[in-house]
Amino acid sequence: MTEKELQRSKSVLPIGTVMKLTDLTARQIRYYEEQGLVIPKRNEGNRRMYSLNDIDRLLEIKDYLTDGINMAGIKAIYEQHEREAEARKREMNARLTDSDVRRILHDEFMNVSGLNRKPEQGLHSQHPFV
Amino acid sequence: MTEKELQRSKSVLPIGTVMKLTDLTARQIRYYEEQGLVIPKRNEGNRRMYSLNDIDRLLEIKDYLTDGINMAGIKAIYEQHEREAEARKREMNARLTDSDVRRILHDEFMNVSGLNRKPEQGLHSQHPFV
DNA sequence: AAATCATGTAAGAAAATCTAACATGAGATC
DNA sequence: GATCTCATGTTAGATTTTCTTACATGATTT
Repeated sequence: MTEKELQRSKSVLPIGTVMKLTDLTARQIRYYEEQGLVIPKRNEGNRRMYSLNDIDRLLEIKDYLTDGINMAGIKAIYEQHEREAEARKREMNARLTDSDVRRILHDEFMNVSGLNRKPEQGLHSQHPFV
Repeated sequence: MTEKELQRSKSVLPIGTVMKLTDLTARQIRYYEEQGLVIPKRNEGNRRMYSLNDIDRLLEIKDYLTDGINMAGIKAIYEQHEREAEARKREMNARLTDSDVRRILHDEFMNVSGLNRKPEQGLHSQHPFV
């Protein structure tokens, strides 16, 4: 996962922020969750915490609804997405050589462990999203 | 301002999230605010709301403190930053031709108004950070 | 020794969020 | 046209988060 992807998938936004960013009501956001469309992480106090990816998906849902598509339709669309993603993944795996895999795993490791952190100005600035 | 910059300056994070992201206590974060180093926006309910830029600055402050620099020193550093930024801005203005300015203003307008929004898949996806 | 700095801690109030339940208007279905 | 279902609104009471203010404290500075 790239740095940017990690950032986008980090659950940092409470529902109040999500409401403003998406212009949805709390009721709507929770209902879409109930329908299995956007399942946020929870913090220690059981409050929902959303990522930027979650925001994107909520906005997509909004648009689909505007287009007259109902919950069932939207669910179907996302299931389709997932099937496609799964297929791509299998295809990838089939194509990758062993050395490719080693290189990728190495890159992942360097990222996740933060060992490749490069100082910006002197020593200052480690980004928490990385 | 670019899309990315807008995103980074949008105040969307409550102090609890900032605590986790920076590994600072609420007391520390509020104290740095008291010292004029990071002044978050407030929401309607008077809760502090932070941007990604705020996070970066808090992490910088952490590093400066680790380096043994005290509040006064850090303040001085940021005042220096501001003076330099101001100088660059003046320099820019001096160099820009009228047509440059017109082009830049045009770009800004297109960005802020969101008129350049390009649909991703069909009509779906307007990003709130843009 | 006294003052200052950076942070901890506690108390009480206000705001945000949670779950659960009932309400409702618009369409679909019988 | 009565009934159902869907997507959302609303309310209530509990819990969590955040706020401000104040006092406490160990480490430096004066």
